[in-house]
Amino acid sequence: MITRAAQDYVKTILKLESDSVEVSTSSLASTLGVTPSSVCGMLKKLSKERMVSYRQYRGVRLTRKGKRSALEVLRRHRLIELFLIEVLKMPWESVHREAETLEHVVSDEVLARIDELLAYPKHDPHGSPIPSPDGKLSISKAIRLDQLQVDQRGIVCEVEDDDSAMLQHLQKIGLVPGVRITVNCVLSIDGSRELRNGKRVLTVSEKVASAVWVQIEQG
Amino acid sequence: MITRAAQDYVKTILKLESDSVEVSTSSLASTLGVTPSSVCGMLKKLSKERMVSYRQYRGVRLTRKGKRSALEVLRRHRLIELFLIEVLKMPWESVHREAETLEHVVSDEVLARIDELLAYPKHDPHGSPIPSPDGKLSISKAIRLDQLQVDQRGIVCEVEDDDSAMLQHLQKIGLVPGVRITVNCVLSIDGSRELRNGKRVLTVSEKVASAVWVQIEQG
DNA sequence: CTGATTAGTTAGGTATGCCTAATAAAATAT
DNA sequence: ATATTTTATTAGGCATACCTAACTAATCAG
Repeated sequence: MITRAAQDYVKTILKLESDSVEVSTSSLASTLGVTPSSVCGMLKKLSKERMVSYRQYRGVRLTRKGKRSALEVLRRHRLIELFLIEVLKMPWESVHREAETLEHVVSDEVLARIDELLAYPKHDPHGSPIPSPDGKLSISKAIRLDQLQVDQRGIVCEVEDDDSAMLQHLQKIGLVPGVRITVNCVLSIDGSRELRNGKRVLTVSEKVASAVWVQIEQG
Repeated sequence: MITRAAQDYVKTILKLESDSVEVSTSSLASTLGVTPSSVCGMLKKLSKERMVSYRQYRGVRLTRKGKRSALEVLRRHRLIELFLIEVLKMPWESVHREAETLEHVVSDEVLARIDELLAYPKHDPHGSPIPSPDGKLSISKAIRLDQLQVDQRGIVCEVEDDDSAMLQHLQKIGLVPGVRITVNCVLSIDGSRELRNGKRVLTVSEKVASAVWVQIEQG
């Protein structure tokens, strides 16, 4: 059986793989909050178990087996997040941390019951797609809000779930999945944006904009 | 912070303390499924942290601090069991094992939500009292079914929760909390009992009878 | 009351997964 | 092309919590 720590590693590798092809030791280290030497040791172990293909000094990528494991953890994470909000009425911004723990310990049976209770949902509360039980993940064609051009319109479909303070802020300013926004202008000084949501106008920093994903709408 | 293994130890000591005054190394070992030497090592650690008072070759008992910890774990265990049955509709006999894991990882906040969702219950699905948040446990004056005399009447109030096969059997024969039964007779050959529940008559072995607790009814 | 049996303890070892410090490889700048 | 900086790896440790094997204390039988 794959250990808890190993699950965290493959999950993180999956997440980082989207950005660059091979994932570096140091990026893993900083994301996981451990030292590079710890990562190095774990990568060897994962490599021996054929979860990753690892070239020294070059970084890692997941094997098919590793990806399956990672997607399973991701599925658990997102289902549990949704469950915590929908059933236990926990606040939006705090469920990520809870799910980080529970994803490793909830049994398959409990997870199946949660899935059933939530009527087999396709998206978690932050708008991220939930991988299917057989490890399929619908990839959205969304772009990050900081890449939306002036006068373009989009619907917020997903927000980064791993920064509780950010989530709290996003909820406060109303930038949550389902909201339709248009870019009024981009300030060249600091990269911040003025957005329009119906009659409401709000300004967000570049950092905030890059934590939000939108689907472009024509019009 | 008290570790997961330590929580299991204090919980088990609490459970065994009811039967004998001081708990022996070997009884702990067999209940926990580890070797006596492992227990010995852990008892030293627990003793250093003032969770138990430990006299070598004599056994342990919980200190007030240890008892508080144990009751907290017990509270978590029983609340989670009830939650799994009531909300997730899991089968009666399988929730114990799930709860054994979850009791150590669910956060205080999640537990509070569960408590709220269940409307602050006083008893778990096996009829055992749930300790209050401040560590008070209502002790029932129940006796074990194998100590109920012929023609005495009792109401099943609690069943042992740690043997899944036993639970399955009890449910099948209808010996669950709330049921009223009378002892028809005791067979001296094997200690088995014939019980009456309304018009229905059933026979249970001594072993089964000793897993069931009843409250005596006059009449 | 002593010898055998049972129960409890110590010593030494395993695996996981993290750490720091030292070293080596790769990338970058001059 | 080489020196410097950055990144990655090895070596050696630590804590938890378990194990087996060897030994010792307590108890029981005669």
